[in-house]
Amino acid sequence: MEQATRRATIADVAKAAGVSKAAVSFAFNTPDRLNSDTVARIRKVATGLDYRPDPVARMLAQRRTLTIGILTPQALDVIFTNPYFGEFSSGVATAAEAAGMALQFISPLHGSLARAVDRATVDGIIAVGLGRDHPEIAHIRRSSIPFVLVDSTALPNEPAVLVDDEGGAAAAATHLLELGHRRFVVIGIEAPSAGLSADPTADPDWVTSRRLRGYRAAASAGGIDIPDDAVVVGPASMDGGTTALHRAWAAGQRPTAVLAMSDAMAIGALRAARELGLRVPEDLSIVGFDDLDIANYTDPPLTTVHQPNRQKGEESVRLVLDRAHRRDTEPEAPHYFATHLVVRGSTAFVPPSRQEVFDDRT
Amino acid sequence: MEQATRRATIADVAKAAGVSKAAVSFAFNTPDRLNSDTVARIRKVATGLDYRPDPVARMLAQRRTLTIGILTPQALDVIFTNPYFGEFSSGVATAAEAAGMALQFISPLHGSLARAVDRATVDGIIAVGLGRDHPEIAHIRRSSIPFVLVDSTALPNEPAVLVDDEGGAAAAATHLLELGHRRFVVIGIEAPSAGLSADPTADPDWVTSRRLRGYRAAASAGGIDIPDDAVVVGPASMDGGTTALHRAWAAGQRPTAVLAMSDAMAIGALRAARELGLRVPEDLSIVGFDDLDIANYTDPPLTTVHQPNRQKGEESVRLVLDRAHRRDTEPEAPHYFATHLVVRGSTAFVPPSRQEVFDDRT
DNA sequence: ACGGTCGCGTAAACCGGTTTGCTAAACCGC
DNA sequence: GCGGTTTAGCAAACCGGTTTACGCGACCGT
Repeated sequence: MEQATRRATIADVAKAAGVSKAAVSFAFNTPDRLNSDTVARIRKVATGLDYRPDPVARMLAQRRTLTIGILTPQALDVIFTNPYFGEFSSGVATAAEAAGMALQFISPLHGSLARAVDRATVDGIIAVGLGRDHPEIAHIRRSSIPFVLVDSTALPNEPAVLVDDEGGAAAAATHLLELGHRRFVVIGIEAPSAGLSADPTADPDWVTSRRLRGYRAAASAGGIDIPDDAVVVGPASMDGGTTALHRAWAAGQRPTAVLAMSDAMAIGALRAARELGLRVPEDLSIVGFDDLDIANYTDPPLTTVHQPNRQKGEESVRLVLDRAHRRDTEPEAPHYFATHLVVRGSTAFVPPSRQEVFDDRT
Repeated sequence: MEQATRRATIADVAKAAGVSKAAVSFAFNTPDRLNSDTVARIRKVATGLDYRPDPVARMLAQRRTLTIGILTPQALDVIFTNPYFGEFSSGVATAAEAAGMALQFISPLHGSLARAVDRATVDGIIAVGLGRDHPEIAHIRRSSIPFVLVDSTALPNEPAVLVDDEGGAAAAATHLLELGHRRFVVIGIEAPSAGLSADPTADPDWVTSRRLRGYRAAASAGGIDIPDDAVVVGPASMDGGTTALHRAWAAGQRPTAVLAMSDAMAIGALRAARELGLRVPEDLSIVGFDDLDIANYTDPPLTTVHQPNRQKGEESVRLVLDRAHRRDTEPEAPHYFATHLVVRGSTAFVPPSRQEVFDDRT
């Protein structure tokens, strides 16, 4: 009696029931292979011993984990408080649960994403926001696990889930132009790896680059230029948005409208506007991106670009499982989702008092 | 060449390097046991073969997974969009990463939490919001995995992380009483398992019961009664808060102040108030619970009860790892955190127009 | 020259399941 | 009564690592 109540193993059950290990295994996994009386007997003994098959041993033998991983280059503590990520993960969870798959999060371990990937016991990986220029990208792709990329095309041969960032951004800018706005500030999302000093649009595949292209395309179609110093970036959080708008204001920017690349940052900008004594939308229009649940609950409710956050998550699961089953490595075309503008209360006609002088030319 | 580029195993590396499997294992795990030249040679061969030890096999042999699980009775899709949970998980992630532990989420699989627990490959479980009356509680506790309970004492022998719910709730109610409020509506969190019809305070250990006790204690200390029909419950979401306040209003409740048991629901109540034409705080005061990051960003900023969400997560990790290392099953005293009221802009003196008649009596 | 210690590596057991032949008995039709 | 097919269950290999126990030659002191 020296060993403290060790958990019962399959061998214990087999011995107690007077059968072989194989029989016990069959009793649970392929009961048809056994006489139904025997199955019943084995099961009874098993529950009597409170036997529960060790999931790790099962994983090893079956060479599958029934788990999918969500990979992000950012640390989990920032990820979990990012509502965009929450809604995306919510979609992943829905589809994963339906497929009987567990969920694991993969994020840099002691600074190394590759190390985390090597440790991960998953059948497939959904990588979100993985920059094309991530330093460990080569190491990561070498792992033989099926990948799906979300919001990026960093691994050209893997399936990707994308949205029409440029189109959505263009719609947002067009909307503001139609309301008479001419002076914009853009609040972008800083690249995860790079410091504040680095150019956030260095990688043309990065979301900030894509959306900025959309804003500028629409603006220049309206004869307006969005200069580089009207673009500020920060982390994709409410605080990041507040700080960014304050910084732009302090640098002398006096926009009539703000184009924020995430709703979280737009909410932060809402606060900054309040702090600057500007009413939204009377003095300043703000439009976000993502159409989070919370965009409906701000005051005023947020005008924003809708993208199907949960649906992207569900589709990712579908793709990664599909990839895991039929292992043909032939590249697939990216899966695109449409975006569209949702007009709520945070945008309005440009205030007459702040109309541009050159607005009357032509 | 029939087998498609199978991943290299330890045996492959051993053969290629002309050593035994044990040597390869040592080269990575206990290099001191080998001649350093040999280590270097083995490592070179290994990287040449792009060898990466199979984490599952390693888990089996070492009998530990280097993973901790976060267990919730709710489905993950609702959990991931719950900001309270996000902040808590954020704390868990911080401490887990520091300890080199991965994170896995455990939630009901095809309706069964016990099944999910059995499948989970974790060294310890942090269970949050597990009701004392959960139908599978007996099955769950039988698993030999170390547990830590958060916001509940459903398993009396396991360590628990708690906050002073009653005290915080009392502080909120007292604050409102001091502002002259006499008519309240309480917005509570419905029990996860039970339907809408069930009594949300049936379990005295459930968070709604604890906080309600606090509200009522403070109220009755001020000579005020909070009747049962002034208590409405719903899911702990913004939408749940909106719906709940509308329902109370439709039932004839005309409060001057709302006590919401979560900030998410308070934000929803903020919206409901707007829809009812009530200004906050001029016409209606609202106080939340949790002090989420976002409570600073609402308009008006939310008066709420602070609890250390992230810190609770970090402490949980510490406890569960501690429990896993020294396996003495002796019960520990619960770890309590204090709560305190944070007064911001959503509460004010009761509007004179809506003052109670009996407010003048003595 | 000899027993003892040290340094380096190996063989084999082990972790706890699944799965692949294979055998022995029962059943079948004729 | 006999070949052929099922049925029921077993033994052993296997999944891919870790770890224990031991072998062996070199070195050491005497």
